Amino acid sequence: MKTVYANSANVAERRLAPPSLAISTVIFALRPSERSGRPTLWLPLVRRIREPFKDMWALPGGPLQHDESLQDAASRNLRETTGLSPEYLEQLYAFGGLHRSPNQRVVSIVYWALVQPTEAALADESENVRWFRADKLAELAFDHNAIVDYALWRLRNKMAYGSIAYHFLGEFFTLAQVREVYEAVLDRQLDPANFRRQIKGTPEIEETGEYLQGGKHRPPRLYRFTGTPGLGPDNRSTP
Amino acid sequence: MKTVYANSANVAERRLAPPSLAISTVIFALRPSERSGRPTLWLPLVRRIREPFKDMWALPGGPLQHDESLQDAASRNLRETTGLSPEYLEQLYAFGGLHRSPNQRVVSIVYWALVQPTEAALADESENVRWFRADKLAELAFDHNAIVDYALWRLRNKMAYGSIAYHFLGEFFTLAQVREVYEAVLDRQLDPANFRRQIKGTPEIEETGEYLQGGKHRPPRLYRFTGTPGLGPDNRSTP
DNA sequence: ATTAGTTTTGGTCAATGTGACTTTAACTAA
DNA sequence: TTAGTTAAAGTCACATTGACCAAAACTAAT
Repeated sequence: MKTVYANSANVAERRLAPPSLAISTVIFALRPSERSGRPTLWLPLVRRIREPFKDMWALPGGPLQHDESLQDAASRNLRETTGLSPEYLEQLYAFGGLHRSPNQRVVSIVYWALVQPTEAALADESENVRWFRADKLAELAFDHNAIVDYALWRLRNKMAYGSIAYHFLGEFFTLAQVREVYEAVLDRQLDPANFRRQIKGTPEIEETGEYLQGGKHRPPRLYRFTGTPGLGPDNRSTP
Repeated sequence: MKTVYANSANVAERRLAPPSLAISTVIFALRPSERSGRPTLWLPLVRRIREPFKDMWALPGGPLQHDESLQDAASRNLRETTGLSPEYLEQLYAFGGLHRSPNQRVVSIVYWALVQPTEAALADESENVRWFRADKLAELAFDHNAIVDYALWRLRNKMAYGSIAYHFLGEFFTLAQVREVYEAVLDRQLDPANFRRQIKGTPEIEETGEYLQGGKHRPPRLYRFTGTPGLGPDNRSTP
C-alpha cells in the first residue's frame, strides 16, 4: 500500500499518483586547485546506484520525511551523503517540470549550501561520493546540470550584493582571503587596495588584534565576521 | 484509494502519507485608493468554504495536476479563481513547515504575480473572491500572512533593483506613472526630477513620439518598456 | 648587515552616480 | 491675460568607485 505509487510505471497509475516530492542540495566549497593552488569552487556529487540514470553523477538528495521541515531534510541528506554540516543553507528553487524523471513526476525542492574548507577537507569521499570542480562538470543525471548552473548564478549574484563570502571561510581570516573567495567565485581579478576599502566599509567585519604569521611578507591582520546568515522567509535580512 | 490519504486524519495514517503538494499565488495589482485616488497595492483573496480555517480569507491556490508544470498550475488557478492572466509570474518560495495545516502535512509552492490595472479592474469579484489592500490585511488562513509579507518584501526588493515596475502598467505610460508605481510599492515620495533622470538612464525604456493629452498641464511624453520579464532558472536574466 | 622580493596598508585623483534644489517650458482653467 | 499645474532640463555638493602610487613590514637571499 505504501509503495503502490512509487512502483507504478504505467501511465494509468501515473495519472493517479501525486507528484513525488524530493529534496536536493547543491553544496559549494572552496578547495585549492590542483595546479595553481588558488582556491576554486567545488561541489560533491553522488553516483546513482539505480535506474533511472544509473551510474551517472547527481546532486545529493532524497525524499522528504514526515517529521522534518524542508530545511531539516536538506540538512539531513547533506549530512548523510557527505558528512558535512554546512555553515550556510538556503532554499534555491522548486523544480517541477513534467519530464525531469522518465517514469515518474518528481518535484524537487533544491537547497544550496556553503561549507568551510576545513569541513570540506574532512568530507567523506568514496566510490560513490566525489568532489568535482563546479566549472567542469560532466553530464549529470536528471536536470541537475541546469540546477547547478542556476545555483552558480545565484551564488555569484549574492556575492555581489550580500555578505555571503564569509561562510566559505573560518572564524578568522585576512582580507586577502576574502578577496580570494570573490576572485574564485566571480572568476576575475580584483584590485587589492580597492577591495580592502570596500570590505572595511561594511560594519559586519570586525578587526581583531591578531595577525597571521608565517607568510614571507608583512603579516596581515585577522578579521572576524559578525553578521547573520539571513535570507528567506524563515530567516530574513538583506537583499 | 485515491483519497485515502487526504481523508486520513489520524496520526498513524498521517505518518505514512506523503506530504501533499499545493500551489498558491500572491497576486499584486495597483488600484486607486478610495480616498486619495493615488495608486496603492491590492491583492485578491478567496474565502475558504471548508475546514480548516473555514470562512477565513486565504491566497488563491490548489493542488498540482499531473500534466502541468508548477508555473502552469499557478497560472491556471490564478485564472480560475480571479479570471486574471498575469503580466508577470515568478516563483516565490516553497513553504514546508510541519504545522502549516492542522491535520495534514502540506508543502506549498508559492508564486507571485503582477497584473495590470486594466486587467485587475475586470477581475471577478464575488461573495468568495475579494480584493484587499496589501498593507491592511486581516488574519488569514494558514501561514498566509507570513507568505504575503515575504512576497511584499521580495516585490520591494526587486523594484529597487530590476525593472519590474512596468508590469504593473500598460503598454504606454508616462514617467510620472512609473514614479507613482514606485511610490506606491516603496511607500515613500520620490523626487520627480531625479527619478526621471534615473529611469531615462535605463536602456529598456524607449521614448515614443506620443504625448498624453488631457491633463491640466504640460502634456507628458509617453514611453514604452522593451525589456523581458525574466528571472528564475526557467527564464533568467537580471538580479 | 644589507638588499631584494613579497604582500599589506594607506593614500591620491578623475570619473561617475545621487540627493536636494532651481528654473524654464507647455499646457488648462479662470 | 494671468494663475495654477506638471514636465523637463539643469546645477551643485557629496559619496562611491576604479586606476594607480607609495610606504610599511615582514622573509629570504646575498
